[in-house]
Amino acid sequence: MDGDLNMIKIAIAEDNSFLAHSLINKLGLFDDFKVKFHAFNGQELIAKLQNDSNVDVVLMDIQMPEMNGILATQEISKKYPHIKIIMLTILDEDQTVYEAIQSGATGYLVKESGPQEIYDAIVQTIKGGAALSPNIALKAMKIIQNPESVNKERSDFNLSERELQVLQQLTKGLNYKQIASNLIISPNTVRRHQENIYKKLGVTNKVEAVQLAYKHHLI
Amino acid sequence: MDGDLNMIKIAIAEDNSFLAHSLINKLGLFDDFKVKFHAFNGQELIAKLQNDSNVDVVLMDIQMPEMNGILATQEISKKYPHIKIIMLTILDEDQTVYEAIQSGATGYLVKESGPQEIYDAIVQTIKGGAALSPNIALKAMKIIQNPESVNKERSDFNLSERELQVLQQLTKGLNYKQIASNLIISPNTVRRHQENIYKKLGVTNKVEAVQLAYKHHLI
DNA sequence: TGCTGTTTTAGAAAAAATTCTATCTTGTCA
DNA sequence: TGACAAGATAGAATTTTTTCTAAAACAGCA
Repeated sequence: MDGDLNMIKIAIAEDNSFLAHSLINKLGLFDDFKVKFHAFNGQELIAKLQNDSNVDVVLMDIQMPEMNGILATQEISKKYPHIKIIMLTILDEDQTVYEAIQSGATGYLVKESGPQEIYDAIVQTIKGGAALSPNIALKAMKIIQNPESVNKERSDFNLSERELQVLQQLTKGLNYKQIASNLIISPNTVRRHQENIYKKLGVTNKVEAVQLAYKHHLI
Repeated sequence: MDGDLNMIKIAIAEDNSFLAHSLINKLGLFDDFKVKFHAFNGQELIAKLQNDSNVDVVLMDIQMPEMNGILATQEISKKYPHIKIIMLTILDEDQTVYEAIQSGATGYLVKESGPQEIYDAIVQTIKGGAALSPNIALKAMKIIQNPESVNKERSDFNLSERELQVLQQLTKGLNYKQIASNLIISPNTVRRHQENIYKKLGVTNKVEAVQLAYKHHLI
């Protein structure tokens, strides 16, 4: 049994076992929390989530071996959008804060946070809010005030002219027959182009392709 | 004399005198605070600061006659950069949050905040941090994730809670099996939800649904 | 001229998406 | 308490998507 259905189910990713245990102890003070499992890095966390994704909140360290917290957050927030991820780290550089937010984190706490702060953060997050430590909140606001302060990536993925045309039509929600008719080529050709686009973008379906297209300003 | 040099000097801008007094009472609970003055609108606040700008923090309402809190913040943060401004308002629309941050506010609290929250916010702000209520923090993060979202119109299409959850997962490019596993419901149910979502949104495929979701800021 | 990359076309199989029709449970509200 | 909406579940038919293998036409370039 998982215990009380109303309990908030938590997973932890933290490579330092001392800090992990200290964190688990802090969480243990609150009887509406249940720590389902703990992983020593992003890779391990994702493996464990594959077995059991019935988790409400992940408390995520950033600096970890194998796979860091940013990459893990990227993957988890994409694969399990229902899981809220709260960063719990000593890192507070602008770039890191920005990347964490971009990767899909719902909150960002510094490690000095006490039990009550962590408790509040988790509860607020579950209730549909977000929790930011004061100095992180300040950085977030500065990023909003001046987005250029953090440099944004850009890549073209070596898409050919024709592939870009097809991609543009894909973003409109057209199917391959409609695109074929629009570009005056055969449906088979459209499908081939789609395949090549998927390969170049590293995706496996339309929605992801369209998403990436917007993200990297390909269209 | 201004009293103890270590006291935090506060000014208040709030047009509703009942709320203003209630706020002053809340602040009175803490003996390291000193409310220097209170103004009924931005204009009056600026006039009073002209006489005496020896203020640490301004607690600023947004909706006020004569000059609203956004404009006042713009002017004050420019003229008196040493003064920290914390918004204290019932408004929590994306656009307003965005404008407040842009105007130079250091914090943003919703009016339900209790005495302790306000105390913490002020202290954290003085210590060089920022304080955001959880739902404001969430909005701030969404603005960072998708700055274009700010000036977008909004409609809700009468989607149910569950349908919004499914839609959110759709935007990640997940297929119905993955969504079923994430939400712990059967794939058939996911397909049914998708059908209803499509009907409500007036679309016929994923890409269009996701596009509309972003356009109308449903997720 | 041979090489390379783009664009084009096809066939086929498997997986997923889309559109139906129907039930059943649960919680809410008048 | 009965009606109503939301949520959950199934089965079935059809279309689309995705992945694969294979190959021809064409352009630019070394």
